[in-house]
Amino acid sequence: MKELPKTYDPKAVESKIYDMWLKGGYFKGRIDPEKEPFTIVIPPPNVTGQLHLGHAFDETLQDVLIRVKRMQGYSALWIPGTDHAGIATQIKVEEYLREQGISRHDLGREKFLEKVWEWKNQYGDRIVEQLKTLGSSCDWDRLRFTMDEGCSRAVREVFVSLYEKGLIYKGNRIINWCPDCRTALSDAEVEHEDHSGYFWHIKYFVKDSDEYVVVATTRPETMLGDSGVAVHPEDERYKHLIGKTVILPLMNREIPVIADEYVDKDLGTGCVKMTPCHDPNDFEIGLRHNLEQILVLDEDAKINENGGKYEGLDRYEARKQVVKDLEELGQLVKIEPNSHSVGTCYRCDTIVEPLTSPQWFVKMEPLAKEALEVVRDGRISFVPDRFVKIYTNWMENAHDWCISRQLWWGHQIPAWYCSDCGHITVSREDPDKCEKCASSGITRDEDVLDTWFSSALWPFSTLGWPDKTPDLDYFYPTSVLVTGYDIIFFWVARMIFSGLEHMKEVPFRTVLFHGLIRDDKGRKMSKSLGNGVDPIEVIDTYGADALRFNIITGNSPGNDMRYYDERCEAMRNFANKIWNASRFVMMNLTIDKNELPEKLELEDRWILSKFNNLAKEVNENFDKFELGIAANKIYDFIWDSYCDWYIELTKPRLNGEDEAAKISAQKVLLYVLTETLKLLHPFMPFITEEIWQALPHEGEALMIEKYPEFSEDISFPEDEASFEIIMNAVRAVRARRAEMNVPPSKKPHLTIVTEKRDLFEAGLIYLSKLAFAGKVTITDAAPENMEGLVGVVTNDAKLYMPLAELVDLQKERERIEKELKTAVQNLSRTKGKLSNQGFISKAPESVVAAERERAEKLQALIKNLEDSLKALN
RNA sequence: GGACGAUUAGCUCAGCUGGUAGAGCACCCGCUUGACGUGCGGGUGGUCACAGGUUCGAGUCCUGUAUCGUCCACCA
Repeated sequence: MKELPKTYDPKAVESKIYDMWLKGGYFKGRIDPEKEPFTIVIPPPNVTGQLHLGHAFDETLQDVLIRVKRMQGYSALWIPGTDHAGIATQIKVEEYLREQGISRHDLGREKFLEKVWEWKNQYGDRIVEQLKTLGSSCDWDRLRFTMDEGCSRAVREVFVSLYEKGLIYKGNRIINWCPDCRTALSDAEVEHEDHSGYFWHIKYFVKDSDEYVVVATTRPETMLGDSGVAVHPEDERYKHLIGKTVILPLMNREIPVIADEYVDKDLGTGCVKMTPCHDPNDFEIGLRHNLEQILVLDEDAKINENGGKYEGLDRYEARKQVVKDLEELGQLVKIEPNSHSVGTCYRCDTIVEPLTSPQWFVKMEPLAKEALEVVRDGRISFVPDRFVKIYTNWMENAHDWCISRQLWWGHQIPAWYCSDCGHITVSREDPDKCEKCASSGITRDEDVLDTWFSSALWPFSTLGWPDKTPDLDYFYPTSVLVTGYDIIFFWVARMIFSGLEHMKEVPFRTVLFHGLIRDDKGRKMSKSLGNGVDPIEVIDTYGADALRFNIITGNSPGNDMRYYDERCEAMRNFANKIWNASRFVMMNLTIDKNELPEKLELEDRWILSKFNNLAKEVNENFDKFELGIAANKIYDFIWDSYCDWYIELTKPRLNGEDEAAKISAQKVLLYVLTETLKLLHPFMPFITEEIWQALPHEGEALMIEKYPEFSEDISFPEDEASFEIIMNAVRAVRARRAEMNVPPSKKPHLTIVTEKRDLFEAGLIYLSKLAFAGKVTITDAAPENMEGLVGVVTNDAKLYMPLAELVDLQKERERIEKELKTAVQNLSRTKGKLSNQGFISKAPESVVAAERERAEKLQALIKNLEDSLKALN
């Protein structure tokens, strides 16, 4: 048997194993009519991004799921890919160019896009390589990109077909404008922050009158675009003004007073200025009342030509100036401090301006209907299910989705404007003339689509849609979508209605949501704080398996988690533990076949039965997406049951003279180790594969072995329980010795008084080994001469050792009394329950029986403890 | 203004369908135990935020309160 190093070295293993997997083609998703498909599409990371811990979290969850399903016999497919990430990428490239003093406008659209593609090709592979270091078992031959030929075709098809169905339209409507990115944004791309500011109360005089109304605003500069004043139709204070006009100060424009139910009589003055071009509500009201639309901001958020003398001023300079001028006019009634929420751009954090602009929209209402149904009726389930509420709340209230962006990087909108007849030609193929008037004077829309428009199609565009492909047939709908709750609206919601609309079927059955990874102080990791942790460095230090296990065990679904190096270290230690346990097994191995022996010892049946239960529970946990719980159980089994107990238990046989016993111990050790490696493999793929390859095995790779499940053949519940009795005796003796500071080298004669003589006879050798006993005597009667003996008691036995000279009698008495006291307390509680009629009649039988058994055990323990106490006195 | 989450050992967190609380780290006492000191054995430490309720029984279910956090909202 080859010599293995004493510590596990991930670096020596990971890339070698990964290559082996790749060579074997085990990641490939194959259409197999005999098997059920299990499909995951990766949430595509930004093509120019770098792997961060959030990705590591996401990918690890997916890889665990896909590996389990693969081993469970599904035809597993995990499709990888990257996202062009419109604004984010364009900003990055523009920044890079700016360093060289170049703007994108200097280059022009075509040249600029060349630069972005160059950038993409340079950095596009980096993130893919980083995903591999985690052990991700993606089918790399199917690597996709949201702007590759196929995905682009899908985008084109979707745009055109939605346009044809009237679900995409172009309109001049209120959108969120980011003056820094110089593009429209969807509602989802705007974050709301509370800012402290002011309410400015302004007098608008009624025309030809001294009468005036007072309106309040947080954005006084927008008054330049006011085209009306609204009051409630039933408001007695203003009823007489309805239909009259007021004079807009500064602009001296005559604007109507209109009545609309929207106005709240009790809020403020009950009188609202109407700025249809710069406020969504005013826009709607304006439409109802035919108010003039006056846009006063340009794309840099400077006042435009409609703003009179304020033209050219930045929005905040204009605000100052407007306030100042109103004050001078005496029309500023008061300034009231207040805090209100302002929208900011999710990419650059600039305060966005609501303004009207001709943009493209997706009509949400018809799409939302079924998207709500499938989540409500369980055709798609969310884990954890509390996200259903968040989702439905959003979907019920979603406004039309603004999908056009004034960027260059992305899918250019397939719409052509005719300069002759004004018709818009939207087409699957690039047209050379207007479809209406046949004029060749057509020009293409300059804008591109929201990056999320293409990600919304990801579950089917990656499988070949719009073509009818066998892949699509077999692998769609996908099985599980794993993603962070932070993109539920951006992505999950849009995939759902897109899948339903274009595939007539949900895009996935289950969505597994996870939270964010924060730093050790609970702060979000960010570039500006510089508190980011690089997963590549973590892998370098602790190994990918340790990072994966840390992530999986440190978290419950949907919740955020903090990252601690210490936890990775602990998981690295766990990997090392497995390594050394395996090393032990290999060092003792003289067999070359993995099979169970015919004759099993008690401890063999114990470990096999424990393993069997573990396999059962782990499978159940997987079915419920309780990955962390499953991983913890495997951890405990390996460390406690297998290493700390079972390996120690086999040593007498392995080191003994009985060849048959030696072989049988080896067989069980090997069997349980091998099966446990399978259970653990999805969580720690590298080390488990490496060890498995070094053990006697059939088959090519652990990663394609069958996942263990419960088996009647190795189910020994009674033996398991019996052996726990021996273990309890061992623990009791160890505890006793530890209290007296007896070193392991001191091996006293152990006398065991028990009614279960046969059991203890069978476990005798382990008592001497694990409890550091010399000779062991088993009897059913207490020793006649107790002198010099110290005792320890369990439910099933009293154990004596001649160590009295080491005992502090006083402490000994105190210890027993303390133990006795808790035992008596417990007994009285148990008896209380048992004398409770309600409990006896209403609790399940098994619970009552367990309680009875507990009472019996406690009584036995108390008797034993009392005897010991008596013997001391 | 709504909705959601968190509150459990000194720290960070688990705890599935209700049946007398667990882990890792930290801490204390021992240990050259023939795989592993990245280890072994033993131990200290919790009125499960608070107040009610349902139940034979509540960390777990219900109601309310507090603190922290998150999301949503067309809050002149």
